[in-house]
Amino acid sequence: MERPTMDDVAQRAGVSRSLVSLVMRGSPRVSDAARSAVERAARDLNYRPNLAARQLASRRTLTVGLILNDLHNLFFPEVTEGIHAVASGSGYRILINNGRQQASAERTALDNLIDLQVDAVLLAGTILDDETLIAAAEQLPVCAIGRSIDHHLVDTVNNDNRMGSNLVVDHLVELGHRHICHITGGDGAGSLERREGFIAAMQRHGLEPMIIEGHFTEQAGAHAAHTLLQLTDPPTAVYAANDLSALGVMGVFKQSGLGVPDRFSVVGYDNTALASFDYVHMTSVEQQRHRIGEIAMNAVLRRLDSPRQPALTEIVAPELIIRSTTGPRRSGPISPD
Amino acid sequence: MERPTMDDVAQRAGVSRSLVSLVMRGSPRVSDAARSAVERAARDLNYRPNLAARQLASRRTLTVGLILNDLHNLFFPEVTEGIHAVASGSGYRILINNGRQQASAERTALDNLIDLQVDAVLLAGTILDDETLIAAAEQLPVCAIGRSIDHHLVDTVNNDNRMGSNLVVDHLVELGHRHICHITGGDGAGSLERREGFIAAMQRHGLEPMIIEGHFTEQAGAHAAHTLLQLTDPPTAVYAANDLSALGVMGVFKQSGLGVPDRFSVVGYDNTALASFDYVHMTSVEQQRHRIGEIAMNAVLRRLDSPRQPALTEIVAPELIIRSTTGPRRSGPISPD
DNA sequence: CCTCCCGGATAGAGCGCTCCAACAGCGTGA
DNA sequence: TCACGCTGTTGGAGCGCTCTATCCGGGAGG
Repeated sequence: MERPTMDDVAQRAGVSRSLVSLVMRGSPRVSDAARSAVERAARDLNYRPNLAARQLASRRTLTVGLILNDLHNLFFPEVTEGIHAVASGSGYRILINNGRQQASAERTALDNLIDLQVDAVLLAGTILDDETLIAAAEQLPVCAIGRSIDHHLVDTVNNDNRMGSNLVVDHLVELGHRHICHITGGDGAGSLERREGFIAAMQRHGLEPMIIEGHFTEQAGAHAAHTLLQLTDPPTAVYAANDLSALGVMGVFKQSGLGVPDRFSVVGYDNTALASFDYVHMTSVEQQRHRIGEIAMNAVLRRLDSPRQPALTEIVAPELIIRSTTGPRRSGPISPD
Repeated sequence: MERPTMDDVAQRAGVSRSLVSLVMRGSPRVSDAARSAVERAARDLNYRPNLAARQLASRRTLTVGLILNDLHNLFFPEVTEGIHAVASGSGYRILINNGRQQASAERTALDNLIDLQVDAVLLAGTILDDETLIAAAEQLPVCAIGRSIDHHLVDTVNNDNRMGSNLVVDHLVELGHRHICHITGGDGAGSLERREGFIAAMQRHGLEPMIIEGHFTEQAGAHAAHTLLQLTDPPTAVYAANDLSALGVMGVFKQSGLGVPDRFSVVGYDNTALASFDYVHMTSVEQQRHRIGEIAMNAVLRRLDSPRQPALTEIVAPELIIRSTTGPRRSGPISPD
C-alpha cells in the first residue's frame, strides 16, 4: 500500500539504487539490459518518483510557476497555452496561481511559488510593484508578459501597443472618421502605451485626439459611453483600451438604440473570444497571444541555461482584426433609430 | 547568497534546530523567550522554510491541486475563487492545472499534482474517466465539481441540473412558449442531467420535448441554430446547455435578422459574464459558482481530517436569472424583420 | 531527602532522492 | 605482459526538514 521507492525498484530489478536513478533521469550510459530490467520493475511496482525528494537532492523542480493577473480575463488562456506548448516540449510543468487582480494576492502567489522552489516564474499582466519583481529576479529567472520593467535580469514580452493604436487609428481614418475617442485602460498593463500611441497617430493625421480615462472593465466602457452621449458634438468612433471596455460601450449604445457601426464605430483590443463571437463580431487588435506565451517560455528556458545574461525585451507586432463594428463614417445628427 | 537553512537560524538564535522547527510549526510548548529569539533570527536571515524538505520529512504539503477543465470557460474563475476563499482561511495553498478540455491533458495534470504530492485534488468540470479518478481517490482526497461519480471515496459538488432545467422550462411556458428546443452539452459536465430535466419538465407540462445534440461550444450552438431555421415549424424558444452555446445561437439569429426575444427566446446556463454583459443580457441559470467552490474545498478539508469517511454528495440549488433574451411567445410566421 | 512529574529543550534517525568518487571488467596498444 | 582508458555500475554522503525518544532541571508530594 505504501508508495514504492527507488530502493524497492532497485531490489526488484537486482541493481543498485544509483542505477535506477540514472535510468529515471534518462542517462545514456546505462546498458540496454539494465535499463529494461529497471523499467520493468518500475512498471510492475507502479513506481513514481517522489518529486520532493528529487527536488531536495537536486535543487531543481522542472516546474515553472505562472501568475495570471485575472482568471476572468480571456486574454490569459491563450497566453497560457502558448507557454504550455513550449514548456511541455522541454519537460517542464506549469503551475498556475491566480492574482485576482490584486497586487497583494500576486505577492502571495509569488511567495508560494518561490517556497515551492519552482525553477522560474512567469507573470502575465501582473500589477505587482517593481521592487518585489526585481527581488524575485535575483533569486530565480523571472519573465514578465504585457508589462515593461527596466532591469537587467527581468525578461519581458510585450505586444507593440503603440503600433496597435496606430493600426486602429489608420483604419478608422481610412473609413472617414476624424473625431475619434480613446477610452484608456487606467493603470492596466500596456494601457499607457496604447494611449500614447493613439495620441501620436491622431496627431500624425492632423487630428485632435480625444481621451476619456477608464479601466479594463465593462463598467468603465459603459461609463465612458454615457459621457460621450452627453456631448453636443460626439465622436463618430470609439477605441477602447480592451475588449471588455469596448463591450461596455456597445452595451450602452445598444440600450440607447444607437447602431454600431452605423452611428458609432467601436474598436477593442486583445481580440479575445469576446470580440470574436459572431454575436459581437467586434473589430479588435490581436496581440498574438499564443506566440507571446511561446516567446516568454523560451526566454525562461534561455535564462535557466544562463542565468546572468542580459534581459531580453521582446516586442511582438500586433494585427488589426477587422470585423463588423467598424464602418464608414456617417454624417448627420445623432438620434435613436 | 545561499538560502539560509533551519540550522543557520538555530545557530544565530543560539538554540537547536528542533526548537526552530517547533517555532516554525507554531507549537505551543515553546517558551516565549525562545520563540522570539527564533523569530528574530529568522527575520534577520530572511529565512524561508524549504517546502521540499518539509514535505519529504512530514509527508504533507499543505497544498491542494485544482484541475480546471478549460481556462477559456468563464464558469471556472468564480468556482476557483470560492475554493480559494476557504483554502486560504485554513492555511492551504492552491495550485491550478489546466485540462485544456482534453481527458489526456487532465490526466497529465493529475499526474503532475500527485507527483508534486499535493494533499488533495479538486477537479472542476473534468471529463476524466471514472477509473482514473477512482484510482486517484485511493491515494489522496479527491473532490469532483460539476460531475457525478459513484464511489464511496469521491466527494462531489453539483448544482441541481434537473432543477435548473425545470426553472427554465417553467419560465418559458409561463411566457406562453409550447414549442421549446433544448441544445444539449454532449458529454460535458452536467449536460445529461440538464437534458433529462428538460424532458421531464416538458412532459410535466404536457409538451413534447425537442432536442438537438450539441456541445459546450459556440459552434455547437450556431450549428443547432442553423438546423432550427430549416424547420417548417420551428420552436419559439431555445434552451442551450450553457451560455457559450446560447451565444452561438444568438449569433446566428442576429445574422439572420431574427430578433431575440421577439422571434425566439434564448436561455443559457451558468450565468457567466457572457450572459451578464449588458450587450448580451441573456437569461441564464446561476449555479452559485462561488458557493460550490466553497463547499468543495470544505469537503476536501473534512476528508483530509478523516480520509475514509463516506462520500459527500452536495447538491446546490440553482437560480434562474431572467434578463432580456426571453419574452412572451409571439405567434405568426418566421421571417426576417 | 528522595522520587516523581512536567514543561521545555535537544539529539539524531530518517524522508527518497541525486551525484560524486570510486570501482570492476574488458579490450587495446606498446 | 602491463598500464591505460572506457563503459557500466555502485556506495554513500548529503539535501533541509520532521518527529520520536530522550534529557534536564526544578517544584510538588511523600
